[in-house]
Amino acid sequence: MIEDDREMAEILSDYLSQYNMQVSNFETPVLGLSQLRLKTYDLIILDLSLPDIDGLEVCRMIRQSWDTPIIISSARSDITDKAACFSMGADDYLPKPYDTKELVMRINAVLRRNRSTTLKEEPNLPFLLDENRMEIMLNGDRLNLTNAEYYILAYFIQKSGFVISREELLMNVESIKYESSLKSIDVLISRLRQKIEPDPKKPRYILSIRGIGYKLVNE
Amino acid sequence: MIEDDREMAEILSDYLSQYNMQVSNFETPVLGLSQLRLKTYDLIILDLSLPDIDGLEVCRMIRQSWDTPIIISSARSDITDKAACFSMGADDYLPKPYDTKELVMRINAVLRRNRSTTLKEEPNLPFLLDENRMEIMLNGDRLNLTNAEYYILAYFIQKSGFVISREELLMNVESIKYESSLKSIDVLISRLRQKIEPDPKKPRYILSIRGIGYKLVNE
DNA sequence: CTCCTTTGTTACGATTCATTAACATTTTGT
DNA sequence: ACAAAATGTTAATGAATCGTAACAAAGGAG
Repeated sequence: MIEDDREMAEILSDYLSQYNMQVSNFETPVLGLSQLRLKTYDLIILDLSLPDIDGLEVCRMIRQSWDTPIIISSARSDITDKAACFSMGADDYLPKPYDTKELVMRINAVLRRNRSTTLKEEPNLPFLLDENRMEIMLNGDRLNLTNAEYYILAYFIQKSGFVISREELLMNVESIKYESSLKSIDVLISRLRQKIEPDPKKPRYILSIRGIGYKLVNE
Repeated sequence: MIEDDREMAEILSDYLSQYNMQVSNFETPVLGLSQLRLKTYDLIILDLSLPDIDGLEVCRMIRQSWDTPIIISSARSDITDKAACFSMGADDYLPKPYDTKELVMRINAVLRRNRSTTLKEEPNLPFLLDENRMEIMLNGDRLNLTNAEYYILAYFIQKSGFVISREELLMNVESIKYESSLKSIDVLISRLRQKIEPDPKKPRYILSIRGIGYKLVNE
């Protein structure tokens, strides 16, 4: 983050850390740019209202040497600004004041868009996971999944072969509330099986592991 | 374990030691953190209701430098706490009061998930134990075992060559009730032999040690 | 606001499999 | 060789777990 308002930076850092995002703030573009040479970052949040130098110019300079995604945050709200940001290579634009929640959403959206490794395919697995499109193919056919179903299956694909407990699913699957009962996992699994199993009564892909949870077979 | 209630710590340590888990308790985060620099631990049980400092902050500090799994135990039961724990990098969350048995299960679950070394293979042993998949291979074939059979054989493999008493099995094998009679071990061993022994009448792998229990040969 | 989709909950039947008891077999000590 | 003790095996039982239908609640689109 490049933000000259120290208090603002503090607030945002704390908030983002709740979402497993680690933030380092640099109060001037010069500090930020020199740090970029030392370390690789996933994303840059750039405040436009900087002293000394024009924020847009900073954006251009970053973009010349790195393709780290950039989200520009700005107090000026005129349209030309917005267009200028994109033309300077920014990935998103967020006029101040904004809700921190909004920022998190934008960050996730930008990261998802820029994810380089689009497809995940395991040998011996008939599933193909496309995280950018949030789609899963089974033997070439696109599955029509709900949000929760998608996240569960995506998690299974990434951990295929591993036994996954219900608790682990609750913890790792967005779009399932923590406080949901473990039983609702069973129901979600059941619905998922209806969509992916040739014979849902005799699951081939998602097996139950009694007393623990489930696993996606791969062999 | 980082727990300021000395009596509580004592009880838990004793209980966990029954399961072959060795616990060192530190009554303040400072003590705990400094100890982490000296010794490597398999898992950290962190009590949130600590004096002086916020438990969640301790969690974050640990996570900054180590990736030792953390189970947070807390008397506060509000939901936000739970979510906050996970965002601070905790691996599991256990609201007080909890059953000690429950704690053991959680510990095992967390360790299973974080296990990096998937396969366990001993020289001279025809068994291959895959704890993440909860599978055991015998000479390349996957054994089709029930829960109890799996846990027993897994335990034998890890202690191959050693004589294991029935009591020890009762203590260490999840999915066998502690209050069960020792005789049920015999039945499980019998069924296990049907599945793994070329000639169940003349066991090659699991030998009975009269008056004590069994052992898995390795030579 | 209403309608529709998705997610969560509950309840109950189906299934799994550990446990027990009963009997068979083996081992050990004398 | 014999009795006694320990272990092996089998079948029946029942408690725990799983699957899912039916309903309820929540969320989103129009």
